[in-house]
Amino acid sequence: MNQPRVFLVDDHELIRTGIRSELAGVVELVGEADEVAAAIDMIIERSPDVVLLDVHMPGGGGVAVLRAVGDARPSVRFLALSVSDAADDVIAVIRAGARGYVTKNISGAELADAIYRVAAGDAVFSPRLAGFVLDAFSLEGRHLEAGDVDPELDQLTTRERQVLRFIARGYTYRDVAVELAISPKTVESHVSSVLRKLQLTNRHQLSRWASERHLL
Amino acid sequence: MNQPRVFLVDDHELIRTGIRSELAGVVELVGEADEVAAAIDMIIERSPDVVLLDVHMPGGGGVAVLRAVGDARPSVRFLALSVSDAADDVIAVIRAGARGYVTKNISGAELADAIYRVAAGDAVFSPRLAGFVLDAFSLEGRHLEAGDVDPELDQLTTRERQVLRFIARGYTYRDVAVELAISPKTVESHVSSVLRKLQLTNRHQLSRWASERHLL
DNA sequence: CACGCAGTAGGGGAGAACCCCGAGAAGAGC
DNA sequence: GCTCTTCTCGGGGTTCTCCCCTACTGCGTG
Repeated sequence: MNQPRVFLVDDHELIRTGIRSELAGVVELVGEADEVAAAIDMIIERSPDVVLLDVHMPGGGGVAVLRAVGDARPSVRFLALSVSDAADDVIAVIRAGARGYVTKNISGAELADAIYRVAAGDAVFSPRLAGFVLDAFSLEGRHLEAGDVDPELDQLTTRERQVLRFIARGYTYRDVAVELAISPKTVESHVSSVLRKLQLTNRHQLSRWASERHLL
Repeated sequence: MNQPRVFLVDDHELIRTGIRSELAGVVELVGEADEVAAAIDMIIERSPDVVLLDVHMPGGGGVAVLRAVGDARPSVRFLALSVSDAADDVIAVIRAGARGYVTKNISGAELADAIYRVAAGDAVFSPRLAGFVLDAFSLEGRHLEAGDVDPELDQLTTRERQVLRFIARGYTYRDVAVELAISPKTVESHVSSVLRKLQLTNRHQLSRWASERHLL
């Protein structure tokens, strides 16, 4: 294969410089961006093979780029690059469509290898991440807010949503009360509100409602 | 790294021979099995680093091996090997705990590379598979292998199964009684039997049990 | 025929669920 | 300051769940 055409998105100048020099001569760097909006425009314009994408950026982060470009240029593959190995971050970008996720402590050679693999269609994960990404998958994807707006869910207050999750899992009022360190009566109160707002009549319907929305 | 210790499970003699010669000198082959039960025993006994596991085998398939060994030897990593690239197969083994999945048309060198990567903790997928595995993840995989014979479900009488379905949908005893034209007390009676036989304690667990088996 | 099993049904009770009502504290907004 | 929402908590009551127990009927098997 020829050198893959790579686009680099990161808001840290230093990191871009480091990556640029590590990858010099190994891949074809077709552009860089240091913020979300510019990244989206340039990626769509240049259609690189692989986008090296920082996860944490002002203006929506890497997920925003993935969403925007994914529709316009589905052939562009994304390799998420992050200092974080937090499960939520990883899962969020994977769900948004990234084909790989590596942390920034990998070597230049490993990064190059990862880019070639992603360009070839492989999925690439750092060893430490592979485990829980697949675990999360095998357990069944936990939900991710990240954007989608649910008018019904939005009616609920934060506390009500917390209570809802326990109830939908089959916890009794008493269990939830212990879990949240409040009175069972308060739990009851929240559940009543939830049932009323969602126009449901009992906890079984609530369980179904929640599981349809993948809140469990 | 030293050569990883590899165990090979496949019911086709020809394929085992092929793999054996391809991997000779590259990895340390510590054993082989051609059927599920033997595979489970030998893997647990020998604790290899990586198990090369055929997906389609009589006696439960690779998933049965994954399940049985996963509990006893959680450190053993599995690389699923299959002629099939059907989404259901792939997803089933991933959910059962496999750390990788490659099809049998890969080269010996690629297979060796995949084994080393899995041994190191990486997740490995054939290019063609990486896409939809991650797609399934991002959409949220909700596939189940077809339920063949279910010993737990078999314990239940016809009537108990009828009642179970209503209860799992959130019907009250009274509702079910009306539906089946019997007394609520009889419904209660059946539910008690079901809970006892399945060793569950309440209707919520029953709902989960039923939905896992697609009885709704 | 005796026995076990599936299906039917009821009594009684402890605890959970769900409903009505009211009410105080804390914070956000006009 | 006043209001509105959220979160908190209680009393009191009805219904539902789940458990214990007993008991009758019909049906197939040894």
